[in-house]
Amino acid sequence: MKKTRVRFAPSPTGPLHMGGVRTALYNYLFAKKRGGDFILRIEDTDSHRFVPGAEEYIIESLRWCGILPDEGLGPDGRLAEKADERNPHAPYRQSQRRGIYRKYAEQLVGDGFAYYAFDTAAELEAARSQAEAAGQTFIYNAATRGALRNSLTMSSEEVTRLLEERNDWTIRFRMPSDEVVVMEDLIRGHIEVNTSTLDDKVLWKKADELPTYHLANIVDDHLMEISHVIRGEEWLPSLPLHFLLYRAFGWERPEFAHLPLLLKPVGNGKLSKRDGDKMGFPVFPLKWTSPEGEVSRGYREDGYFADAFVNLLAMLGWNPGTEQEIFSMDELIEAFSLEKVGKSGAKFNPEKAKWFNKEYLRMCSDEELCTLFMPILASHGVNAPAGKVREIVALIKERATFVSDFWDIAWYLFKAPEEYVEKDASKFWKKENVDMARQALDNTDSAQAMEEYIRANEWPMGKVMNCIRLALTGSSNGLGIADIMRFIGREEALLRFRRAEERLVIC
RNA sequence: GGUGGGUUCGUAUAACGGCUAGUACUCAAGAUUUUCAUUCUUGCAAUAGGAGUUCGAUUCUCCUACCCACUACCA
Repeated sequence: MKKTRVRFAPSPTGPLHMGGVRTALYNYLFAKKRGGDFILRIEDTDSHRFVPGAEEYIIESLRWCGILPDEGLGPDGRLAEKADERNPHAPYRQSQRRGIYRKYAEQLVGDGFAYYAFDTAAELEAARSQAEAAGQTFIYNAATRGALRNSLTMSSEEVTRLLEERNDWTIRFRMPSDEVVVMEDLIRGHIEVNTSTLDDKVLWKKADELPTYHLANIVDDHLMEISHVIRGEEWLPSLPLHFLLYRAFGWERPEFAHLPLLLKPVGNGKLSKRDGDKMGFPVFPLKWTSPEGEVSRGYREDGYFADAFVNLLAMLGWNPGTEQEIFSMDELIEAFSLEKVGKSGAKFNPEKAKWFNKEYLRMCSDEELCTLFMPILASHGVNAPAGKVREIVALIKERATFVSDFWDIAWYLFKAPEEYVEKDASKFWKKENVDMARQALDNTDSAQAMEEYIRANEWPMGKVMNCIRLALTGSSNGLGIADIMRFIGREEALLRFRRAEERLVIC
């Protein structure tokens, strides 16, 4: 059996969208499950849309997610440019492969599957608007190509002359006039399309000396011995063209699988950058600063664990058929199959995304969380011993979704409150409460003893404790008093209580 | 407009012709707790509509509706 080889082939036109990461992930899982290779290729045949930094961003995103290419990256972590044992098909950037495509395009012309076209952009535009005026749609195919300027309608002398003189001609695929293309998709099953609805796509442009996506894609997939093409649903409409291209070349074609789209959380349409801005969640794996200086947030910078991000992405459009939701990468590889990928678009749910991170945070050891929390503490000017931080982390991790929540949850363990929540103060800072709290605090030497003391006096536990909590934390929310006092110490607790007495007005 | 794809609780999904349509997130209520959070329990909530095939349809077929994608010398 042929070795499984899949590729992720993004365009460096901007930051990689989370939908793109999911496509890469499914490719990776599929390959790993079958002991195959996952290849990274950059499709940059449109120089006009090239965005500086986008390629590096794509590579860094995959690295962060742990979706590591078996092929395509050199030892320096950049896209491989020279062929070696690991990267036999280098270079993996199509702009650097430009020399190889023209002969394949010419081959199709020679075999009668393609032709030279000399129509200018203006001429095509005119034809389009003319058709539109007549209430029709202009399609460059068998129905119209006979009346247009191409090598099928012109003498060979004329063609040869124009090929020499002009530098804006193209090579177009000669779409069969009326044929039903029968296709199989691993996810969608049987699909049929009549070629009369399709157009003669441009395969190669003289102006850039470059192929378009369709040609470059098929040629490279063939040369790189790709066995399965797993890509987004937006490519489904060009599947017939690709089938026909493989046939014209006489090449064995790979299997195809078209993934459902990622949709916006509310309303209709596919997930876009705007939705993230509007609803307050990232749509990109990493923070991105565009060349114009516009900043987009990323899952990494928002505090998501890479494992959690991968996990939540995996569950968007795929499920294992069991009730398990938390998967490590290895478990995903083990469980993954294309048969279990759904057909319909998946609306992204930011709430569920947070839930995943919460679960992963709980699975982290106190040691790991301590390591992550230490620099945050330092940024607040706190220098606490690791042992103590580890204990604190153990206490608060159940209350957090992100490590970045830790400070907001437990800051009062490190410094005294500067102000008090007014609503809580008016509720609990009452004379009788304060009197009881002062006595409890002064007449005992530990939190436990204090609790017993309050109980022994039959005082209202809630009122007294919240009064103390207000003094210690500035509000009536937070950790248990015993825990707080254990970390800040009795002396500090007394100090904070005195300060509260000075600052707060009895209600 | 044309072509293709899609449609199970609000969301993600399960049920490869056969239990009372299951689970998770969200939300609500209750229990626990010195507060908050956690935890636990309970609850709300779906097969787009209509025909057909069948003993039996969420599942198969057809029609309608709605949604999405594509419709460039972009990918």
